[in-house]
Amino acid sequence: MGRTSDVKERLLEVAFDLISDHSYGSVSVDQICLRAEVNKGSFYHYFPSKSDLALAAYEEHWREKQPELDRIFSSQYPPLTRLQLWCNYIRERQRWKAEKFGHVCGCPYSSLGTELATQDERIRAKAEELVDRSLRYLESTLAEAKQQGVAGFTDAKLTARRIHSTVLGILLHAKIRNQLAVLDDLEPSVMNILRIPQAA
Amino acid sequence: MGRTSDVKERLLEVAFDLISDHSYGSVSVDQICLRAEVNKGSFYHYFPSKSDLALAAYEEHWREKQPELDRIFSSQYPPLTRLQLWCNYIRERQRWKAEKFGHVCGCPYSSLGTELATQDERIRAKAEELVDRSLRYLESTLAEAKQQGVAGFTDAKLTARRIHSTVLGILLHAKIRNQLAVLDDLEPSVMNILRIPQAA
DNA sequence: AAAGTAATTGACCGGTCAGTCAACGCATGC
DNA sequence: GCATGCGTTGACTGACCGGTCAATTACTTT
Repeated sequence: MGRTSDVKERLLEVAFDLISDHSYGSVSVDQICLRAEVNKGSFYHYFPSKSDLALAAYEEHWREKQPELDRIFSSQYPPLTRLQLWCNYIRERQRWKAEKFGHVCGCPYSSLGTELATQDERIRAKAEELVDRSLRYLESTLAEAKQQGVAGFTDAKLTARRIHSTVLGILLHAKIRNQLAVLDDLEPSVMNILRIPQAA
Repeated sequence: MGRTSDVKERLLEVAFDLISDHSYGSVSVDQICLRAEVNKGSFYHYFPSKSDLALAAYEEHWREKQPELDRIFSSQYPPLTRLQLWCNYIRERQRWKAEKFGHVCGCPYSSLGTELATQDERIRAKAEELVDRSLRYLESTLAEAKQQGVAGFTDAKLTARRIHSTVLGILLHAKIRNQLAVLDDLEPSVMNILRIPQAA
């Protein structure tokens, strides 16, 4: 056995940060290596290409985020509470990222996805997969909500997709306008789709 | 006076096509020049930089598209009909582009916007502006709809933004999944937000 | 037809891109 | 205590990047 190191982990983290802060195309392998304090040779020791790194970095990011989502969508909470927690989570996370990076970043998966959907089939497929994983939380939450009769919809899967589209659309808006305030309508929009009357 | 030519127009058209088909970062000035059959020197005779060309190309694209939108949102039609026409227009346009380019392209303005929102302030602002122009059609349509009492909402501006976000979100989904079928839910989603019962 | 000006050309620039490679540590297993 | 093999190094490659420029061409005006 040779030595071990955290080079791979550093590359994954730096790559995700830089790409979601800027864009895939505008971030170079050199920049990633510089920030991660890794030699270029080492980079290509761990990853066969830049796109392979991006793939791994985004998968890793999901892996780290998943426990948080499991907590938010815990069966401990009533379905509607989960949705509210989720909306707040997104808002807080965007606020945190905006502070860290100096601008609203939107959904990293769909940003990467839109940029490369027509360029790199593997990355498109990965973005689709990551986006679908969030969708699954929504689907099961809405299935439960329907069973409990707490909302005014019939097709849980369809409604989950609509909520998901709306949330992605609002995040997109927030990024393009660079305004966190756009996210204030996240929860009301979701509740509106579900026909849940809102408090003032 | 010296000579005149259509070099500028060719560059604008080719640039819009290539960038919306692929992405800003993955399209080079050389590629644009090659496709437009223009020498690189000529390019920089007409545009001071690549981003200036993108700016001009997207503005020009709107200029060409606007008459179509004016027709769709014509006062000749009842408000709800305008929205239906709009949804169909988006779907047909995406279908046409998908045939032309070989994959679903989504909304060009928000694609460029998300890619460069955190990179290039001028392009971010232009994307915001272009997106806002569509929003204006929605706002006035909904204001009229409200006045006629044909839909179940109170705040026309807010509802316009929600519809807009939803539509952008669905387009985003369609692009990431590379599935035109996603767009079938465009009109139902909009009508759902407006509380208009749908025919089967 | 000459003057003046806008359009065009394509070679050229320095820098950066993703990716390569042969040589070199260094911790471990034996 | 040395051989094994992973981890590391950084100079290097050739293509390509956005952008420049001085010389040339072609058209309009007078």
